[in-house]
Order: sequence, then C-alpha cells, then structure tokens
Amino acid sequence: MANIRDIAKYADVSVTTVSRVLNEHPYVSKEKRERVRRAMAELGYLRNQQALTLSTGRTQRFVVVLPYLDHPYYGLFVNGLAKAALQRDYRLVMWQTEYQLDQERQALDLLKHREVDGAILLSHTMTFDEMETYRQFGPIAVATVGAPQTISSVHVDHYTAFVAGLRVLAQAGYAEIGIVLSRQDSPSSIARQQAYFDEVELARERWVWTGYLTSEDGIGLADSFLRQQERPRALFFSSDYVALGFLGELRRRGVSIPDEIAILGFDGHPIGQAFGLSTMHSPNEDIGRTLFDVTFEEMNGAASVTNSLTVTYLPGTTL
Amino acid sequence: MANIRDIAKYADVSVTTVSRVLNEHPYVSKEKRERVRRAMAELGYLRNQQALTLSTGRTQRFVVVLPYLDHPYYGLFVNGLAKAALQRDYRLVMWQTEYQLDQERQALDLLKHREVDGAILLSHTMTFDEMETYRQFGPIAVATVGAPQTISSVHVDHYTAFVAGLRVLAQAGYAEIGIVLSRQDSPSSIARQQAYFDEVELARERWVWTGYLTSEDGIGLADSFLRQQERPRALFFSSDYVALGFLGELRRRGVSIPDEIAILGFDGHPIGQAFGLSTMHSPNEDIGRTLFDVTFEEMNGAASVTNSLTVTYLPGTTL
DNA sequence: TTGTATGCGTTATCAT
DNA sequence: ATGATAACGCATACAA
Repeated sequence: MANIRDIAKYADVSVTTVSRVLNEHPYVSKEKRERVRRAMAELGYLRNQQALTLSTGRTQRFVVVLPYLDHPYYGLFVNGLAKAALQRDYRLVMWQTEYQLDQERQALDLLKHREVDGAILLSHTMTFDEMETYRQFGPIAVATVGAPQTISSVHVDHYTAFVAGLRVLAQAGYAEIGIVLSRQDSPSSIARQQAYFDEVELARERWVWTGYLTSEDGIGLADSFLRQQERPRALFFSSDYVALGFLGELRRRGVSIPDEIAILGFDGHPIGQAFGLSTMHSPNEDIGRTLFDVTFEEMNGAASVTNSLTVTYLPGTTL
Repeated sequence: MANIRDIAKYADVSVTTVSRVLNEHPYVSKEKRERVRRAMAELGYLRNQQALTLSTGRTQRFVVVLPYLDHPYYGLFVNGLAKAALQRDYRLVMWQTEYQLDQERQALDLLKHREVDGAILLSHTMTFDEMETYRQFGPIAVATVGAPQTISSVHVDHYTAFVAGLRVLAQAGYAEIGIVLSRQDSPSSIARQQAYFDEVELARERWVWTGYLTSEDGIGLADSFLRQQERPRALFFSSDYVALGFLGELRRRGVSIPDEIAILGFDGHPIGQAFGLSTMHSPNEDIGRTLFDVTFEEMNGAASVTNSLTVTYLPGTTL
C-alpha cells in the first residue's frame, strides 16, 4: 500500500513533485516526471481517495433521497441522475426513506458531516423551512414544486400537469371523472386535487381516491370501484403502475375498456405501452439529469435555480 | 465549523479527552465529560466523517454494481440491500454499468482507492479470474453462481431453478416448450439453456430466444412469435417484465391465453399478479439482505461463503 | 523547476 | 484519569 511519500523516496524527489505529477501540473521536468511515473508503476501506487477528500474538502458524492429504491416511479429519475454523475466522475449514495421523516433527516445529516457534497431529494416529507436549515452545509435540489429561493428545484408542476391531463379527458368526451392519487397530504396530491376541483365541473369528493402507490394498490382498487353505485366514466391516475394494476384486474374480470371505464395514467413508463395504457408522459429522466447538473454547478458557486418542465399526452387505447 | 481542537480549547481539556467523550470511552471524569458536552453544544460541533474515515481506514460504504438502476429486475435485491445497510449504518454507492466491462472495472477501482469497504455485484460481465485480482482490496460478493472460494456468493442456481420451472410446465401438460432469455452469453443464460436441453425432450434450437431484457422487448417478441410456423405451446421467460410485455401484447391482439400459448414468468414481481402471470418466485430481497450481511462480516474477518437459495412456483392464470 | 512545511480532523499510542 | 504527540495520505502556500 505505497503512499505518496514512498513514491517520493523511491524516485528521489519531494512529495510535492509527486503530487504535481499526479495532478498533471506543469513545471515538472520531463526526467523527474518519468522517474515518478516509473516509481508509481513499480510500487503499484494507488491514490487514496479518502485522504484526497480530507485534504480538498470535496467528497465527489451526492446523496439521493427517495422513498423506495425499487419503486418504478423513480426509475427514470435515477437513471438520469446516474448518467450525469458518471460524466462528472461523481458517486451517488442512495438513501431510502420509506416516507420516514427521520430517515430524511439522517440523509441530510450526511451533508452536515461532510460525507457528501450535496443532496438531491426526489421526494420529501420535511418542510422547506426545515430543509433550509441544512442549506448552509451544501447545495440541495428537489424534484418538487414550491421550493424557496435557496433550494434548487427541477420539477413538473403537478397542478398544471393535472389540468393538462383533465383536459385530454374532457376533449375525449369524458365529463364524469375520478382521480386516483398517492399519499393523501403530499404537496403534489394537494395540487392535483386542487386542479381537479378547479377544472372538472362534475368533480366530487367521493371520486377522489388517495393512498394508492403500487400496482397492488391498483388491483385492490378494482374491487371497491366496481362495488360503487355511482361511478365516474373515466379515471385519471397519478401513476402508471397503479393504473396498470387497475387495468389488468379489470380486464381480467372482463370489464371492457374504455367502454365501461376509461383510464389515463401518468408517467409514460415503457411497460404501459404493452397494455395500451393512455398516459401523460413526464420527462423524468431529463429531470434527473438536470437535478444533478444544477446541484453540481451550485457547488461551484452558481446560484440556485427553479426549472419547471411540462408533460405531454401519450395516446394509447384506454381512452 | 468547529473541530475537535476548538472544542478542546473551549472546554479546556485535551483533544484526546474530547475524542474519548465522542466515542463514549470510559476513564473520563464526569465533570470534564460535562464540560466537553457543553462545549460541543455551544459551538455546534459536527464530527467530520471524512477525517474519521482517513483515521480509521473504514469508509462505511459498499459499492453496489448492477446494469441498470431502473430495471425492475434488480428492485427487490436493492431493497434488501438498503434495509440491511440501514441497520448497520452503512451507505450504498450505486454504480450503473449498462453491461460495460469498463464500468465494472471503474466500480471495483473504488475498492482499490479506498473509497468503499467492499463491493457487491448483482450482475457482472467480468470473469471471476479478473474479479479475484480486486479481492485483496476488500470483500466482494456476487449474486451469481460459479464464484471461486475467495468471493462470496448468494444466489439462485439458475440451472436448478429453470429445471424446476420446466417441470411445472411439464406437469401442467405442456411438452412443446420455448424459452426466452436475456443476454445470450451470460452465465445464467447458458445455465438456463443447458437446463432446457437437458430437461425438455422436444427442446429445439429455434425455440430459444435470447436478447430479451425489457417489457418492450417482450412486446416486440409477440410479432415474430406469431409469424413463426411451428410454435411451442408454452413459453418460459427468464424475467417477469418481458413476460408481461409479451402477455399484454398478445391479449391486445386477441390471442387467448393459455389456450393458444401458455406463459410462465420468473421473479415473482408484484405487478405480475395484476395480470395473473404464473411465475417462479425468486427470493431476491432475501438475497440482497444476505449479500450485505455476508460482505459486512467478511470485512470483519469472516470467511467468504456460498449460499444457494431456491425458487417456488407462484400460480397464476397463464398456464 | 523544486522542495519544505503546514493543514485537513480525527483516532491511537504511549506517557504520566 | 488525562494529555502530548504521532499517524492517516494527500494538497498547497510559500520559499528558494
């Protein structure tokens, strides 16, 4: 485990010279550079990243916070993040919160303790006020709407996006519309409900389903939905996966789609295509990539930014 | 950004004493302990993890290597890993290889440069011989079969697992069986083909489809499959997602399942349920958890181990 | 062009 | 019970 000092001794130069060769600085004679190179090769030198990190104060790492690592909803975000990180020679420390506030805090504590250079939150339970108390320890970026000045944000505005989806449904001739959302009180769910009641004339409280996160939840919804007396003619889901679970279960029971019930998803996840799911496509991979870039640049002194992206309709056969 | 020396000065003790308080060592008088505690509170002390890491030589991090972060196949593995890591206060650095050998090498270079304590490979292109050259830098664990003594392995033996699936098909009365695999030359694909030709009497070269990774690939298969003259009566997929894409597309085209073609998946991914997919369930979350534990313990001096888990049939309506 | 000395923040060793 | 000091492995200001 040769270190920089061993190399210096072996090559009969100073550690500074070795460091210069290592970092490709100018002002090193060709001959010494060669000697150092040879010494490194012969002693099997490997630079110790931790020492570098302590010395420079940079970790080359960001922490990425999300509820579940295996939830398909976050897949494309993470993919975009990973691609951008690779380009900059950065590492991603993934942190799964399971929607626990204290897990979010632990993740941001990495920032405090200089274990990472920045934090990217794809979802959060914490208030922005609390989040701002961490801001002094490094750049923070979120994929949600409503962030304050100091915190960067790259997101789809779920109010606008939901309005867009509801209009697609209206233009397709559906007036009685229900919506299926994830967590009840999340900011995005609140925005979506707001859009629903603002936009849909026949909107009804009992046509709002909340607490649907997974495809299993979608399967479960089928039952209670079919039992309901007065049903909407179309359902707008906030997630393709929930929509797919619902769609699969309904088809299995022989319910005709969209004749008996129309379905619109949200995400544009590839698997939806196989089943002809009509959906609103959200540019999640772009968001991931941009989130990384924004955080990276903020670390280098740039100001925080807010970046709002839009969704587009991806036709299928379920409307 | 107060450090341990500032605290020492403020509390009028030595840095050693501060360090002792920090690490809850004995032999510190109650009074000094109190003074140090107060100093830390008043100066807002935060321990610098990088310095600790350089000093102790432990990073508290493992790198997790996999082809795609957003591929649902790896979701449950990663979930198990994350849960185990949380318990031990470890971080996971995720590394996406996109099946590039040089990306695998970069990931293992983290081990060389002391950026992580160990490496967990959910998939790999590299030979075990090359992998062993990294072993001296830290524990390595893989989720694949065939690892040498020095490298830990927690896996499903895909030969045995495939035989099990083929027998399920046989017992359900299917004799003409085809298989749909992922990458052509991966060790698991080779094992699966071996199982197929060993176990199925009517096995045929042209009933082996390779290169199918995603649900889109499954959709794409439908077309070429239906065009084929002589078709098998059942298809065994090495991935639920490919199976689902195929299933969805066939149903969309009005093909009756399992009457015209029976389908058996592999994984037991929750979304499969919604569409009644019959599948072989693989204990991937357990594997993830165990992979972490094994790596962790090996780091603490334990020997490398090999752990083979089995799959079980999860009935659906597609057989 | 090169080298000396110091700092980064912690833990570990060895006295006392 | 407490403290002075070395060690971890690098980068860098400053001097020459």
